[in-house]
Amino acid sequence: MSAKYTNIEQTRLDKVARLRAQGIEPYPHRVERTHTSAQILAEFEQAEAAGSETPVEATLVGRMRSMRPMGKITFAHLEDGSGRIQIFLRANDLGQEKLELFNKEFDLGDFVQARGEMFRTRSGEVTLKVQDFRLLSKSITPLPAAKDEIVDGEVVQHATLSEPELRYRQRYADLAVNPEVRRIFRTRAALVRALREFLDSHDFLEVETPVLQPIYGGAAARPFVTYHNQLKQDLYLRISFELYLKRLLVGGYEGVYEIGRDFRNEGVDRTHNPEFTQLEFYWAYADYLKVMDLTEQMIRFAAERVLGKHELQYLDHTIRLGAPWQRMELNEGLLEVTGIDIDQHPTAESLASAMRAKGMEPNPNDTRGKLIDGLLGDYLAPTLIQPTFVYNYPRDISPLAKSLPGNPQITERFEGYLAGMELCNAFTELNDPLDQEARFVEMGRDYAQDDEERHPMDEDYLRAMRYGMPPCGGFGMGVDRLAMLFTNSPNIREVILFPHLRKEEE
RNA sequence: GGGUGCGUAGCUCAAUGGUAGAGCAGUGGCCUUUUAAGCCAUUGGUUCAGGGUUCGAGCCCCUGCGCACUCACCA
Repeated sequence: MSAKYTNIEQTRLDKVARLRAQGIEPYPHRVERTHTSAQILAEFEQAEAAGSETPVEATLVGRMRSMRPMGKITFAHLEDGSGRIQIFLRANDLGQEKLELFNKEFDLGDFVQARGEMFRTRSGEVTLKVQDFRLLSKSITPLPAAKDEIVDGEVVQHATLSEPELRYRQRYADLAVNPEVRRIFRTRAALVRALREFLDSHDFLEVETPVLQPIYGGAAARPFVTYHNQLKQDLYLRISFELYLKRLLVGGYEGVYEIGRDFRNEGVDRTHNPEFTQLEFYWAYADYLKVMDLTEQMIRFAAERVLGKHELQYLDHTIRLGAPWQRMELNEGLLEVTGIDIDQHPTAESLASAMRAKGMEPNPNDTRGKLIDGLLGDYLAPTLIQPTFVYNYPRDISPLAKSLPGNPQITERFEGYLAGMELCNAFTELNDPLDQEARFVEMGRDYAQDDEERHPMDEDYLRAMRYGMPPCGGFGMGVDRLAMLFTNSPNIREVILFPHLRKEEE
């Protein structure tokens, strides 16, 4: 931290010194508060409507966001967690000296406590007429905000912090200055609450499983590696919760879920952050069709709770969650958009040549499953704007999913798409320990030895499964992506409070 | 990792290769119902960093750093 202050900061530090010289502590310990700004507004308007003559008194606190000194009077706005309220200071009430203290030593961004009674100004704004005030915390660095205007009770900003880098690096300043950013994270919290409420009410047990894992698994992704000094052991930050949650079904729970952080050591873009929030649930005695139904219900429930409606406005799209989701078999969907029938191409070589015939450039090292996944991502996914379940995936990219009865090459797996984004992934879970072991071995073969996406063999997981795992359906969803949809955010960084950025220069 | 663009005052932005500016914020003054208050005056710059070209660089060239978009990669 540089010891050098800007002119504005130096000016404010001088004010701190002057205040202390007058015996005024700029960072006091105790606060008095009788109402939030929203409470007092409601109370005053109620009293006014009832024709009450009794003065409405209040002690309010908040951050000073505007200040209009006009000689012997001053107007200012305080902002607290519930909104803003105007305060009015008059030399007649406070004395000339006290008013000057406020005008000269208080700044935008300071936290202030003010006591007085409520009234309505000539222009109609409900306002606190201040009888006494106190500094609660001095702001040294000016908030990166330009002036605001209040029109019909709404804060209108004429220019504000907009540089994305500064907004993400100094999220505190972004939040302090941009109320719509505060709103995004309230919506996100409401969304997570709704998901919990839904799963709790369906008798799922919320659990917590290890973030630090000796063997990572449950997804195809490169992990972050760390090290435990005393145990002298490499540990991986989890890339999914799957293998631990399914062990719990072996233990006798019939439904478990976890909402938590996953870590993937991969590229960063508008839909990927190195750490992200995942929701997974596992449901005994269910299959992927039941999970599809539950997914529809869950997303619809969340929309009702959070948005109060069944429609999402996302970028240019209006997404309808009220209707049943479209259900599309993967092979049919791909045939539709690419003209390639993957069922006619049982090998990677055959599929790759069919792709080349269409002018595509498949990666020659990819397995058949990876090629199909590529086609899905490149050609089919972008067309899936309205909610769609794509189902029945090839076995070699679904090592934890149970095959279709009588068709070992296709698994009972689906992914949910909205607005062209992959939102969730689910399947009828493989619970045959011998089949599972064979799949792990296949994965080891199909991936190069040094491909970190390859699934390591998890012997303990197989041991758990050998005790007997009930038939079950499992589900995973990127909560950040759902939050993007619910808040109409084009970038995942808008819904993550402190998104990852490269290290700042010293 | 590739491509494109951007980086100037606290914030938002200007500035043909020729003295670095504006609005807001800040500072001083006037102003007793304002609300982007107003009026007068005024402070503030390592132009992201480091090299180069040039009589002269915010601007042109090179390198680096960071951010955005995009492609690749990626459940």
